[in-house]
Amino acid sequence: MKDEAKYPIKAVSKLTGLSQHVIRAWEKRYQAIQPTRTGTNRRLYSEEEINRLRLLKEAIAQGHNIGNVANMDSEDLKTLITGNGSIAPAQTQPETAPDKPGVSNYLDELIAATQSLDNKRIEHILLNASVTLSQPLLIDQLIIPFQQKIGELWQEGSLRIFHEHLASAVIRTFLADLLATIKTPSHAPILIVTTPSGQYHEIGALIVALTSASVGWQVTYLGPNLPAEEISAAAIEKNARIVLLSIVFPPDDPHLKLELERIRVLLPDNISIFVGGRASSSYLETFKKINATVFKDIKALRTNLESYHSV
Amino acid sequence: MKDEAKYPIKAVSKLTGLSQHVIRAWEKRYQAIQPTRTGTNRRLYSEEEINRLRLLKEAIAQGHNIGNVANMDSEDLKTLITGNGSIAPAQTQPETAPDKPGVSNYLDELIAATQSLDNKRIEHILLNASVTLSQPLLIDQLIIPFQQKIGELWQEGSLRIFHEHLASAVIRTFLADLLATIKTPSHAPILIVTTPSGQYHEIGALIVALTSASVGWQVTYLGPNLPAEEISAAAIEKNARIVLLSIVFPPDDPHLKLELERIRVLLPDNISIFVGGRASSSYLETFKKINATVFKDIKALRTNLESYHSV
DNA sequence: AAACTATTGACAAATATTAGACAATTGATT
DNA sequence: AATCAATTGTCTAATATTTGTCAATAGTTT
Repeated sequence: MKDEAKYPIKAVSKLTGLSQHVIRAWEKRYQAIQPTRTGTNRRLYSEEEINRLRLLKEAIAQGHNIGNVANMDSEDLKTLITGNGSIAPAQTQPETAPDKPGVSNYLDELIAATQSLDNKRIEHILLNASVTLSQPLLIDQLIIPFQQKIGELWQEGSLRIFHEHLASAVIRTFLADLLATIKTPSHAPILIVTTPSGQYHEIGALIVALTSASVGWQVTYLGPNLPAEEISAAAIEKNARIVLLSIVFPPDDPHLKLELERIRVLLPDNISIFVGGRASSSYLETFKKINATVFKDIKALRTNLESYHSV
Repeated sequence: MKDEAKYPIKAVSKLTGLSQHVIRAWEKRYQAIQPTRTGTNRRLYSEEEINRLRLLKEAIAQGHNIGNVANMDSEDLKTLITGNGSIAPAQTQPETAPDKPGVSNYLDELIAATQSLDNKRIEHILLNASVTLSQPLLIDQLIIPFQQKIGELWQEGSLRIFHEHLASAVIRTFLADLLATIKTPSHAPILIVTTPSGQYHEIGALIVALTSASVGWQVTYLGPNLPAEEISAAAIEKNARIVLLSIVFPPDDPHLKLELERIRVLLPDNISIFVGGRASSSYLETFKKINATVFKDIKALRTNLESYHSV
């Protein structure tokens, strides 16, 4: 019963953006489509065929050769096209080292527990603190200073690397737990948190994830060290509004710059990129180039995210 | 079934971010991949090969040289870069324990949740499973198979790296939580869990940590990637009886061998070294040299640890 | 008649392929 | 330090294939 409306080649050309020549060539050379003909040999295309031509055009745009794809059935073509691509350069380790006063009572206890390698106690203290303090306070005044303090103590030799590892492991789990307990309305806009390839600093990412979730975003946390293609593919698949990257340490890494640019290219325009962390001036340039929203600290992130809602 | 879509080099270049030159060079020089050819000698790549190229790129970005990694099988490559291997080898016909009914249900749900990037749901399912199943069952029958399944699906192209990252992040936190909830008598002997320098496989380490804790040891989990000096210093400071190392990936790494030997040297004789994971035969030699107790799977670890009590 | 369309053959621009060369690193040896 | 060799990404040149485009010719529609 399909009262199949049929289109002459001129219309098809306009609809698909392919030249008439090309359309004929594909038919002749590869039998990519087989339009019916009028009694007088004029081609008539069905909508299905037009769609198929669109698919083929898209496949070509993605780097395929007509010769190879012209004969695939349309279903396969679709999956071929929707599959996403990827890349991946990367680099190595980072470091942090700003300083900020403001120490709470918990801090000393945390340090002490760290010194005695008492993970249970660290957990316990953090748990206690989390019920005593508001979340912003907890993060700004305890977690971040805790990390900094450990860094300092390590530098001056009173703590060792394994102390830092232990503390980091606990903090990370603690933050991940906090993140998991936050309920977000299912209709909330989606935000993806990760760190670019080569960036292993997970705690920073967790902190921004937590912050985002607490101001009403639906956060998908992907963990650290993800190549550009993976980040953008995930964002697209999740239909995210924002990709939030935590870049915590400043080694002037050319790989990272390329990664960032790559992310921008692979991402649709309607997905914003947020970047946080202490950015070296050279990064700032790249941030600008990829039109990223940069936030200096957690407070800035909060206000940024909140104002973003209105958009 | 296998709907083998093939990609020409241009598409592959776009997808991987590698230049066509490099792709050809890797093929020519190392046979890193072996694309099929069209009748006219054009290269055609399978998704699997594309994935492999992505892995190679990532491995390089992490500091490896092509020459060394180009011939590794993809499975090893993956654990190399993601740092997520499972303890149980995916290898030959595992004497698949009678799958508890319901377990496979959980597994399917977990995969589905992973596919839709639904971290909350993964958490929820794991939590559910953890109250339904005994802990050994949970680990042997669900967590490890889950990881393996993700690996398989990734290899055949139905999952991507970001899926794996997401799942790993959730699993890791979940395991860490389990570990934290285990109460151990304060007089219990102390055991340190970590992975040697260069080994990022945290999940394997967490699994063995959890297992150890559940058979009555007091576990100090130090996180992954710790240099020999740090491991031994921590063990000494904590007065540990055992240092338990998770070594999951097989690339024949000379650096790792040296690290292991150094740990042995730096450690007092009364502290034992336990090693678990997929050990290549070359490692076995080193294990013997440092007098390490090797366990093949979690079950073996349990029995080993239990029998150790009597000593 | 004017505007479209179809067919064919030919061409040129893009793209790929191979082989070889080059330069920048890296590591080891001297 | 200096040097030699291996590694590896990048380039070029010559050749081959693929594919978009066009012109010429002829038939159809309005």
